[in-house]
Amino acid sequence: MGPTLSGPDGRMGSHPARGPASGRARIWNRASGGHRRGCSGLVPHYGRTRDAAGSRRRHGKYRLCRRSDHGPTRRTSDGRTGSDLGPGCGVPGDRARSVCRCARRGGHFGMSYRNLPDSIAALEDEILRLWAEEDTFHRSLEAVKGEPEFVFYEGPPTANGRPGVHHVMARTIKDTIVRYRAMTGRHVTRIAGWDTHGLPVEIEAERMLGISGRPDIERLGVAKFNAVCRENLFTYKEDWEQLSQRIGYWLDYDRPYITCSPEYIESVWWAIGEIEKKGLLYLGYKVLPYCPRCGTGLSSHEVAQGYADRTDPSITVRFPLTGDPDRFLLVWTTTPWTLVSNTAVAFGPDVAYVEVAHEGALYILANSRVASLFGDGADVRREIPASELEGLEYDRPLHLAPSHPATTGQLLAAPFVSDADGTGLVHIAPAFGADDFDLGQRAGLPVFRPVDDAGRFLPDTDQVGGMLVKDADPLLVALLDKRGLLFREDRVDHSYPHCWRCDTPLIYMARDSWYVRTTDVRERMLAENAAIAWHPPEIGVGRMGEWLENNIDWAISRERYWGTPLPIWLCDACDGREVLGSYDELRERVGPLPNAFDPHRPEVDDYQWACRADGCKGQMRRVPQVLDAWFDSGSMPFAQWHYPFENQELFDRHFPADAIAEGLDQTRGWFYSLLALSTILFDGAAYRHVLVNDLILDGSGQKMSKSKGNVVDPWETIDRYGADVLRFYFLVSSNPWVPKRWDADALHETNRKLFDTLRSTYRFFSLYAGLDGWSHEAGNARKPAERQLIDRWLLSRVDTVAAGAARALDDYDLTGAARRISSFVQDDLSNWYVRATRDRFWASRPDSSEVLATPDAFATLHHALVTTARILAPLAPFLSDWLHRELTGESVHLARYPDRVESRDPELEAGMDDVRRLATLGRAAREEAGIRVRQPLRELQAVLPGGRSLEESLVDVLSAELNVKTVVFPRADDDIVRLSAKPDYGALGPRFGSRTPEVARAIENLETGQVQALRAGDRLELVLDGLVADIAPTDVAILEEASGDLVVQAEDGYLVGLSTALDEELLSEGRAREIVNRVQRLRRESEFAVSDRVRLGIEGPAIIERAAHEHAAYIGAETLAVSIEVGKEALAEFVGVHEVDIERGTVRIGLAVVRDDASAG
RNA sequence: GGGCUCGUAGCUCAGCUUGGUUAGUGCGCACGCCUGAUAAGCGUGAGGGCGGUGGUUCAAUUCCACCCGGGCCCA
Repeated sequence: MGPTLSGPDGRMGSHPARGPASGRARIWNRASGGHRRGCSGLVPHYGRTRDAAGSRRRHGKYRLCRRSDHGPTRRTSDGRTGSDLGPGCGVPGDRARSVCRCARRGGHFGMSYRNLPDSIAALEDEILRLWAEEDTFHRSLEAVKGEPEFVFYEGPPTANGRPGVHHVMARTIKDTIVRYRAMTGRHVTRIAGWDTHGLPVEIEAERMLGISGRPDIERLGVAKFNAVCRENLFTYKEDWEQLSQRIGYWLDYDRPYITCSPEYIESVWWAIGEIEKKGLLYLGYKVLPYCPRCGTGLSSHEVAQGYADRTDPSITVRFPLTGDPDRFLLVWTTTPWTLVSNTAVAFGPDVAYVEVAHEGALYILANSRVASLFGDGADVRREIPASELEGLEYDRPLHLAPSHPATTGQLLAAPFVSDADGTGLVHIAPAFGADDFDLGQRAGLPVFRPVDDAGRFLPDTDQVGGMLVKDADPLLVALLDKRGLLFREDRVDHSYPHCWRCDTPLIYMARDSWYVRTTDVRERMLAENAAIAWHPPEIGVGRMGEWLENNIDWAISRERYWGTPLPIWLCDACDGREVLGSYDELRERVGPLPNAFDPHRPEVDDYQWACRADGCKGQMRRVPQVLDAWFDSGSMPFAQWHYPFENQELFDRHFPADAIAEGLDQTRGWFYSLLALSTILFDGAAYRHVLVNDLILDGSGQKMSKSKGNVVDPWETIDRYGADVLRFYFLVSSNPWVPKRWDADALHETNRKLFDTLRSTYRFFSLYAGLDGWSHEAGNARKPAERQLIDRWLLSRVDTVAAGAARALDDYDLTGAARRISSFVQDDLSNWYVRATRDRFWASRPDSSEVLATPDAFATLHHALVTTARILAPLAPFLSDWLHRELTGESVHLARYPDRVESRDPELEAGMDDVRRLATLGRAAREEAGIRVRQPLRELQAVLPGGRSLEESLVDVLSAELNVKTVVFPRADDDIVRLSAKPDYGALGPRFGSRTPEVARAIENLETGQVQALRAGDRLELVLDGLVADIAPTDVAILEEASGDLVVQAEDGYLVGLSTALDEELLSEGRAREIVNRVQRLRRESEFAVSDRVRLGIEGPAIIERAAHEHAAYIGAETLAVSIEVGKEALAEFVGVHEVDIERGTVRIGLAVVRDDASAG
């Protein structure tokens, strides 16, 4: 043992002398009675660790003993069972050390790395318990107190529904973002929020009360109704909290913001007050689907439930042009009653219009509709350009309502007009159609609504006063006919919305509505939006940008009950109005408020006061509406702090948000309300980055919905795979903003590929670290720069991957980060590093130059695992924390995201990439040659792109991987490669145009000498039919292809040539490996513990027996054989003799376990 | 009905911005290999011509138009 070895765990030869008594290792002392000289290889596993994982292993509760401990390289090959072969741990130079954990020697830290819990659920439960016990979340916040804030806003979910699997995705995205920022040292306030107002809550209350519709609610009383709403707000709060906590979404649930709390509402009032002060609040109309019988507007969701087929009149009416009684506009409608309120006619700017002569009159209509209205022989006089239509006036067909003084209307261009049906000219009544209303708003048209809340024409309406509007249709049609304006009358069968409660056909009708004049800040919103970093960007410029371009004023009032009451009081006598911005302002008017003041309806409706206008005797009464719930949630940046009444400083520190992340459906929802309110109130956007996610569809691409029964229960999946797997699946499978199909198989795959691999790698590490007594605290590894090449390679990869993941997360590319981590763990860490270095974890050689190999390997793997845990932590917080705690003693969520770059060695990484590519090709060549890897080969020729070569230690990695004795790098123009040229179409196409294919063909047929010339940098002239093509080296890609008698594989400039010649020496060695292979299989079939020592007897064809003799040491080492006997007699004493097949010859193998006590001496 | 978006192997996705040779990855499948992490791992192969139609171009999965189908939002 070299002097460098006498570290704190200086084991080796010193071990027997020191014994356990001097160590802090305890329990096993009693259990094993100290060091057991006769180590059997089976070590009872006692100690503090649980044996969870171990119990699943075949060797049960026994830890592995390592055969290297018994000096396998010195095993005899002469078949005798020399006593020195026994576990003579005292043999000088024998590495009797950790086998029994008796190697836990004095001064050591006594640490071991626990086995993983039995199941994913057990692991995650353990972590959840730890988080709860030590309050890791708040400790992580404490740890960065005073550090710069990373501002994150939690969009409040409606507490009204059960959280589903798509919420898990949304919450995973949010949590990953904020955990990452927290790990970069930012303080991230994360306050939970609840969206508590709005129609969903009311509908649930109606359901519970067994009532339906406004009349029912009014009968019951608003007080009772709202009480039920309030009681049932948090029916699902528990579900949300439990699910959020279970998936590791760290949020402050202790003091959430709740949109129906008095403080929150007061902040919202403040906002409305500010809007009023800025002159941006006004009373207008909003067109809603309206049930005349129930007297209520319906939400689009309700409307969607009530479509049914129905027959309506379909009439074409002629509108005479003003002052030109023989020219008419032809207008089509299925709602004759709305003609009473006709205000304009719209035409499509892109539709072609013509004038048709018919029975002495001229008619204007869309060209494409002429045939259907006038037949084939129509007398089309001329085309009418849009410029001529614009502003044209006509006489209104029905002039019955005194509230509608205008006798003429105008032609207006409207993009929504098509010529798909009707006449291409659309009758516009702003009070009775949403498109009509929007057009009217843009064009400044008045809204005439001669209809009351019950859907009846106002009494003063001529002819039809007091009639239900739909019932008036026949009368109105007859009237039109009488006046000679009815051009054509039909019936139409179509799908029409009905009230889902009472089946009454709905009408669209303008209702009183309070508006915020967002059009005043449209340009500001557009500018702010352009400055927001959208992920992905196209949603910002596309969906959001277009929506803002077409922004219309925001209708913020709802004719409902359970919501933030509008703080608007109107005088019932004059046009006075007061908009309150605080409860104090209310107190000033009505005196002290109750202690438990609740601003909700109906109490708030009772507050009235005398109008302050001079001489006015009126009373100020609150308007009946409540606030759009989007206004509530859009207020959360300030309302969560009860700003401006409290917490000014907190608000300042938390505005605007650095990031928000919600579903695509929030574009016109929360994303908009946040932007609109913050632009109006604070002249800036409320968020700088926004990460958008799309829906999760079911396995066949259908939207999940309760009615379809295709909703995935998140709990089921979490129980099965754990939260980490579910989280990681969402992140890794595709970018958040593409719709994701739910794929249960992919979950399984995620678990297997990343998590199983990582767990397995940890298990490997902890197993041998435990056996070896190695701990990261030992400090006995060399500096990274002094370690072996493959260690340095892994350390470099770790840093490269960590930096890449950090860069991706900085850019909100969660999927990119997830994929980097995943492929690192699988490809680099497990499948390359661990596989290539396995033997270093149990068999360092006694010569001094290599003696530190094992601590180096442990330290390297330890570092890689710790770093992996850290880079994985924001994405999969459970396993990463478990590993990190076990590997370092600290929660990963208190650690920093790795940002080291000092170990990066790009050249080394590139070199290893070369090795891996060559290894792949080499395996392919073996496959092609039909020579298994077990058969050693003499030589591999390898060519790298650009003629580079590999440094020696990389060559060693390659030759070990491919089981070849030597690797040589021939010059590329040696006879194993042949050159050819491939045309670069990108370079040729522009120069040769249609002759490109000919030139390309000529290039493909170049002779070797010509290609060599190109490769040397010369130009070539190719003479084609009537064309001389001047070919430069940049016009081609030069390929090296196989030639000669080697088995060759090549790709992308990489090439290997495998010499398949075999000689006796190679064959014998190959046979030895075959024997080992068979013995290992037999061991497994016999269910031996992997650490059992065995005796071997081998009998078979002469070539096999010779190989067994020649390579006995090797065979013994590989198979843990303490003795190998060869020949017929050798098998006599074996009970178990197995026949196997090697090279078509029968080989008989005797196999017996060497008993523990037999060797215990 | 309008705006946006997606449609690529049995399944899940990449590539399309800046057109260019035989369109990639993973799963699954078949065959083979390796194994002291092992209900793992590695290699090879089969499998699509990129939803359809038409256009632009020497050249289209990539650009354009229309159509079909899914999704979101708005009506």
